[in-house]
Formats: sequence, C-alpha cells, structure tokens
Amino acid sequence: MTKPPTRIQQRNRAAILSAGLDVFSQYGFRGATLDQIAEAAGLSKPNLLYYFASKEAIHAALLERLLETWLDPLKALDGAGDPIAEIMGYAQRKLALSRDYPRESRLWANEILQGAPRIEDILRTDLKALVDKKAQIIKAWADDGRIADVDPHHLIFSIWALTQHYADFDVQVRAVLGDKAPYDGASVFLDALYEKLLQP
Amino acid sequence: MTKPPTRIQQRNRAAILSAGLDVFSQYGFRGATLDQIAEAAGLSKPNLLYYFASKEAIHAALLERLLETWLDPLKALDGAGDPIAEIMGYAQRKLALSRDYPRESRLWANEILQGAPRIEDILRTDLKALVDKKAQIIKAWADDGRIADVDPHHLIFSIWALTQHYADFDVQVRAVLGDKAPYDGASVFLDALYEKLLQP
DNA sequence: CGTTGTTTTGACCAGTTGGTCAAATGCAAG
DNA sequence: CTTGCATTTGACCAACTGGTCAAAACAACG
Repeated sequence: MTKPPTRIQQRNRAAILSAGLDVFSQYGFRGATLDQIAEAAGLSKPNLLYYFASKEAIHAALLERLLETWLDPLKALDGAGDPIAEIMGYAQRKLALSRDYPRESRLWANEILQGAPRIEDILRTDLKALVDKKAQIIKAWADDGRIADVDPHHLIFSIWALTQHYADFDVQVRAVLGDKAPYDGASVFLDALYEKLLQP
Repeated sequence: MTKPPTRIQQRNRAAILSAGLDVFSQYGFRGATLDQIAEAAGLSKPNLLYYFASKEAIHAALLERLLETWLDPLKALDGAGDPIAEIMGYAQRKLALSRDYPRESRLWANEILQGAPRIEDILRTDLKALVDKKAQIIKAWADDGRIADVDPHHLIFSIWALTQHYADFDVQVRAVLGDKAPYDGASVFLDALYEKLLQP
C-alpha cells in the first residue's frame, strides 16, 4: 500500500509542477531545462529528481492534470439546454479558462505545435470521440432549425481558436491593444459573434 | 562592394533556411539544435556555420523574411473597397497563408509563445501602428452603418486566431477531423461567419 | 596545367544537459 | 535523545550543445 504524502512532499511536488508549468509552457519540452525548473521551484536539481524520476515525468504529470480540466468545459455542453445559450456558455467558459489558466493553454499549444508526440493517441481517440459526440448534438440543433446551419466541427474549432488566442498570443494581443485589458472586449465580441452566427 | 552570391551559396543558404524553418517552427528557438538543422539541410555543422554566423543568425534571417510576408495581407485591406468583401477577403487571404505556409505560421506562434523576445519591439511599434490604422478604417465603416458595430481590434484578432489555428494546431485539427480535409470546410465556415457577423 | 579563391571537413573545445550516487542532514515518534 | 526514515546536497558523469580552426578538397579561370 502506498504511503500518504507528507506535508513536505505535497509542498515540493506542487512547487515543482508549478515551476514546470512556467518553464514548459514558455519553452516547450525540448527548450525547457531541469536547471530552470529547479531554480523556479527553489530546489536543487538532484532534489527535483528525488520527487520526479525525470524531466519526462514532470511533463507527463502536467499533461495528465491538464487533460482533465481542459476537456471539461466541452463535456458540459448539454444537448437538453437552449442551443445558443449552451454554445455561448461554452465559449465564455473557455475564454475564462484562457484568462485564468494561460500557462496551461500555452502548455497545450506548445505540445500541439511540436506535433503532439505525447498526446496524439489521446487526440485521435478521446478528444475525437468527445468532439464527434458534441458535434452530433449541434448538428441535431441545426437540423431542427434551432440554430443556423454551420459545420459543427469548425464551430468548435472556432471556439478553441478564438479563446485560446488570448492566452497563447497574450504578448501580441497586449502589444497591439496597448493598455486596454483584453478579456472584457473579447467576452463582448464573442457573445456578439456567436449570437449572430447561430441565429437561425 | 559585396560580391554576388555564387550558385552554391544560393542553394546552400536556401537549404539552410528551409531546414531552419522546419526545425525552429517545430521546437522553437531554444529547443532547436544546429545538428538537427544541419542534418535537415544535408550539410555538416561547420559547413552550416560557414554560411550563417550563428544559430541566432539563421533564426533572425527567418524572422525577417517572415515579417514581410506576414503583414502583407493586412496591408492590402483597402478602405475604399466594399467593407464586407474587404474583410472576408482578408480572412481568406490569411487562411490561404495558413494552408500554404504552415511552417511560417508555427514559427511565428513559437516566437510569440516564448514571449516574443526578438520581435516585441516590432509588435509594439510597426504591428500596433498597422493594426490601429486598419482598425480605424473598420471603425469608420461601422460608424457609417456599412457594417455591424463590432470592436475592430477584436475583429482582427478573430481573423488571426481563426486562420492561424488551422496551421498551428494542424495535428489536432486533423486528429479530430479524421480523414476530412480541413481547409475547404474552414473556408466555407469563415465566409458564413463574417458575412453574418458584419451584416449591419 | 597551375594558381587563386571558395567550399567542406575532421578534430577539437568549453559550457550545458539530464541524470546518478553516496553521504550528510533534518525530523518525528517512541 | 535516539532511532529510523524522509529529505537534501555536493561531486560527479557521459552525452550533447554552439562554436572554432587549420587543413584539405574543390572549382574556376587564365
């Protein structure tokens, strides 16, 4: 039987994961170094490796944690709800995720950019299955004339693209916007966009 | 006066830039190695460095070339044209760029993800100025009631996000779509989206 | 052909990388 | 306060990193 983690273990594992998230999300797996992560976590490198077996292990732990939270908002899209409100709600939830968890968004982006070597299987199976299921719901809404007839897959892609852009391209968005805060305007824009797009 | 490049120089410099684009666009600056680039270019590492002074120099040459072509489509947005056609045309041009130059799109994405250390100045000056100028045109159209009243900056962001998504997240898009080709559906979807969004 | 400039290469280097290990330190329960 | 386990560390390693250099191979032109 596995022993319960001590307080020190909890604290240090959490510090490592947070530091790893910082570094991996900015530099990608290859570009990140254990020394960077160790420094960010306030630990020595051998001490890092006391808590995680390898660089891979830290990265894997982060990806696993990410997968859970990342797909949840889509899972919550409810076929029994009001179509337009459901889709707009999903977009807003995803936007909030970008605002509140930008590092996670960038970790995902980096992983996909590098060809998703570690999660391609999951994309092809779990993610595809989930998206296909929700796409069917959306298609049914369109067939019933409750929303406009748009390609459900590309509709979902559009929500991902539009919301993650604000996290992944944060520095560009802020450079262009100057002082203005991005997320309020983005939220308003998204609402208007999907309202008009989906009106039957 | 500088001598004209020999045929060998042209060929090898081109091979190096193409190889560098492959590697940098996938792994980012830090994650890319000269050995990788040399191998992809079919040259030895010292031979690489005969043509480019350093890793930085290859990357800088790529970024410079990218900046030109990357901002062109937006520059072509014409205040004298038909508003909705102009904006839809820009979106389509940008989508074609994603389709035809996905490596360039990913190079850009990687650079921004890593905090844009090498181009932040340009974002703050050139890019911001260009976007502000075009945003004014769009705002004028909205003020004249020729298009719906949407935030011009977020409208431009939406075009960037929606089009670049297909290049940057290519592997995810294809994993979810299965066999279906992404770009035809994307093109139709974009047209419908901006048509409906912008209708006054 | 020989000479001159261009291109390519093998050997090398110092710094960094992910990772190991034995020994030292800290700590909590009896 | 001691015993046993959890934690931390310094020293170390082999592989890889970006980069250098002198010498070799090649190309071109008279």
